[in-house]
Amino acid sequence: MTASKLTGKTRGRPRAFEEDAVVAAAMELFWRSGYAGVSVPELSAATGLSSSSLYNAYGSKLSLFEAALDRYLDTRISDRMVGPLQRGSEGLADIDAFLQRLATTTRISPRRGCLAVNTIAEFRHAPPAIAARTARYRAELRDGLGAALGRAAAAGEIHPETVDMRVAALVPIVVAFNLLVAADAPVHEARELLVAARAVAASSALARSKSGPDAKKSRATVTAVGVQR
Amino acid sequence: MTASKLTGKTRGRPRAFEEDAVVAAAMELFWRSGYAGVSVPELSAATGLSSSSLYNAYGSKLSLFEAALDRYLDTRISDRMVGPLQRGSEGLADIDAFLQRLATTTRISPRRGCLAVNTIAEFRHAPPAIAARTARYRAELRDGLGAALGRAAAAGEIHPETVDMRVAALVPIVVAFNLLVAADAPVHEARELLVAARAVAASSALARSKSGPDAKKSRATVTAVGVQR
DNA sequence: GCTATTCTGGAACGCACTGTACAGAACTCT
DNA sequence: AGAGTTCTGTACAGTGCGTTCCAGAATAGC
Repeated sequence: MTASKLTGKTRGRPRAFEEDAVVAAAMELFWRSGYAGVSVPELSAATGLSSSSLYNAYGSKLSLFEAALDRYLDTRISDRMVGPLQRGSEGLADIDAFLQRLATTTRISPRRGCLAVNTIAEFRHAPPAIAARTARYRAELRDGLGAALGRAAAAGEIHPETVDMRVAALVPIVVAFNLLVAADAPVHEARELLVAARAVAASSALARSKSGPDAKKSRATVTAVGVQR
Repeated sequence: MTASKLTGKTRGRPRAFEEDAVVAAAMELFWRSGYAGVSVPELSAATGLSSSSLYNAYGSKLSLFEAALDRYLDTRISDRMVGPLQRGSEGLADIDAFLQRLATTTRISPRRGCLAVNTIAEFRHAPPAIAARTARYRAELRDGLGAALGRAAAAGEIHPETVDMRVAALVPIVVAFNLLVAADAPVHEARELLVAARAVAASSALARSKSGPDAKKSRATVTAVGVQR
């Protein structure tokens, strides 16, 4: 880890590998098998580097994992998944497109799910460097969904006061979906979860002061749950 | 594993421990730290038995884990959590009580979540003996929620044709809730998930042929997601 | 050129893990 | 009582892990 970060010229023997390719290979491995499921010899074989070169460059297996997770968040989450959610011009239609993108992940084999969600599941009590990155994942997801639902509210598709609650409920549902995909759960189970997500995003019965046959009971439950802590 | 299962008298030296207490201790350990997070020496210390006695009685660490998981499913899931769901006499009120029971788990420290859900998360590709038990967990949860929602439909609280879909969506939400609790997620995040669960269970906007401002779009998304596979 | 610095691969280290061999203890049968 | 069987603890085997040591190779500055 003593080498240059980005500067072109440094003293000493130059590296014989492209950092990007190494991190990309590590990302694929960790994505498929988890952090504990990948050994250093496996990383060596996949990157073509000896373990000492890996340790010289990254310091530890965990640091390399952090780099791989960063790369995943940058390329897969920020750019591909939540980017369109942020930069979209519609409301619920953007949510639908997002759910479509999620649904696509059930078709690739092996079912690797989402590296960020896999990490949440694998690390029960994650070290701070890891917890910060899974928190970033949830924050980006929350912001993206919030932006799209905010547009939906502005367009009159949903009630503005329900946006926050919908977002807070949607994030864990997306997490659960990815978890189910990674666990090779039956496809229909994962699909039903997307249906539930759509309902949570768009259902008018979630309107706060809307009257309905169950509006009173629903609010009572919310309050009761809140009392629990 | 050569000893008696339940018969009182056998030949040879009798066991100097109560099997129930050993499995109970193992269950607590696995619940708190996961399967990989508990070593055989730790099991020895907690049970008071030497590793050879443990191996003589259970054959392997995994077999002992299976016994602990069985005990967990019997006592915690079947009896405590889904039992009232099955044997309840009301509809949505039983669902509410179930969600209340779930919410209670956020108050005990350390946050161990649910052993069955932790197992789903820990074993990406579980051995058959484990997968069968996590499948049993989901099946019991599904049946219990189905029974309660069936009563709710019979009482006119929800539309009968929506029961299956609600159940299918609720199971993963409950899984996600337990996962969040075990991961020490912020309490409000877990709580919002219970609110979403309540909405999925009771919301009239999920009625299949109910008209509303978003009914058409919602059905379109369901169809589109279904096309994905 | 020489020196300082850095990267590289192979080998080895220290550690923790699951699982086993063995000898003795404790019991039930005959 | 003796034989047969089963449980118990100690000690250890065998494996795989993450990490480091080390000698040599490849560069930049002087």
